[in-house]
Amino acid sequence: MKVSTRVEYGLIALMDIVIYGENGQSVSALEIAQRENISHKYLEHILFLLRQAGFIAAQKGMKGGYSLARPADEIVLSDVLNALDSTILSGLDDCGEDSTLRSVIKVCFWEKINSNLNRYTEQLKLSEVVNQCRKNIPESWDMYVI
Amino acid sequence: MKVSTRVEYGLIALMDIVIYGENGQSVSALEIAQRENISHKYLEHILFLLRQAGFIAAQKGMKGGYSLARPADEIVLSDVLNALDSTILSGLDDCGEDSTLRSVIKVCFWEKINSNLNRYTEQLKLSEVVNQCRKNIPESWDMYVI
DNA sequence: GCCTAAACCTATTGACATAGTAGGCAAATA
DNA sequence: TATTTGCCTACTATGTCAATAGGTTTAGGC
Repeated sequence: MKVSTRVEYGLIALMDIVIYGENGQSVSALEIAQRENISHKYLEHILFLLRQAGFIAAQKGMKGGYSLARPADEIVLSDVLNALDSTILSGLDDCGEDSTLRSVIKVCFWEKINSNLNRYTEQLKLSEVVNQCRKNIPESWDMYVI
Repeated sequence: MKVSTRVEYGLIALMDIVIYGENGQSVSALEIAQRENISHKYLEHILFLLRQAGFIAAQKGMKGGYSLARPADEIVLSDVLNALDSTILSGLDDCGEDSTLRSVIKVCFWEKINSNLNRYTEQLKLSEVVNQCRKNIPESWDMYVI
């Protein structure tokens, strides 16, 4: 599945905030950008989307930055992906519900793939992705995480 | 998952050829285009891709058209999708195998989704999709299929 | 109250892919 | 030989992506 950098960076940013903002301190866009090698200005747009969608809260001014708006185990992956790219989890365009080959294939093939993708991301929480990632590469993070 | 019309039309065309060319007769591009409501000229490009990839054979001239180059149960869906869009089943761009968050998420999240998608399409044959579709909407096809 | 660091917002841009359209050439058949 | 069909090349309009740029607002530190 093709994934845009907007979606990819968005998830990275969110997870960066979870990891480096664990004790309630906010994480600035510049900090994330430098740590994850993402264009600072581009990241700002992405963080804007994530804030609009209600995943993160922002604090302006000095010592400001971003923090999770709600616990990581209440953030569902499908919501995150949809917020960053409204088409990523939605299936084919609506073509009516006739009996054309097009409609039939839509129901029998494309929607199967799509519902599978949805079922997986709908039950997956941000916290689980973070934990899964921690398990796989723990040693490199221990020195940052307090 | 977002799917381009190129991929969608390609699968439609292939299945149309399976269904309406069952007894060895070839199916013309114009025929498919009219039946499935696809731009004839655009469809030609797509059929060109399918022929290049070895799924269909073409017959020029009067009474010409397209037919399957090999049996439908030897055509694997992942190959078809890849032929129509090389990015659809391939994961994220290669970003090196360091220990950045980016790499870790790639391994722990994106590649999971992708391998799942690949596993499904790699075992799925064109004939199975056709049969599945026949089962779901049989009455509308019976009058065409000989 | 000023300086600075940060988020916020708007506009613009270059590159690329998509979804076609157009027109002619080549081949095979009737 | 005329017609039908596929083959091939070129072109275009539209939209999205991935930034970049620059200014405005807000909040904290001094």
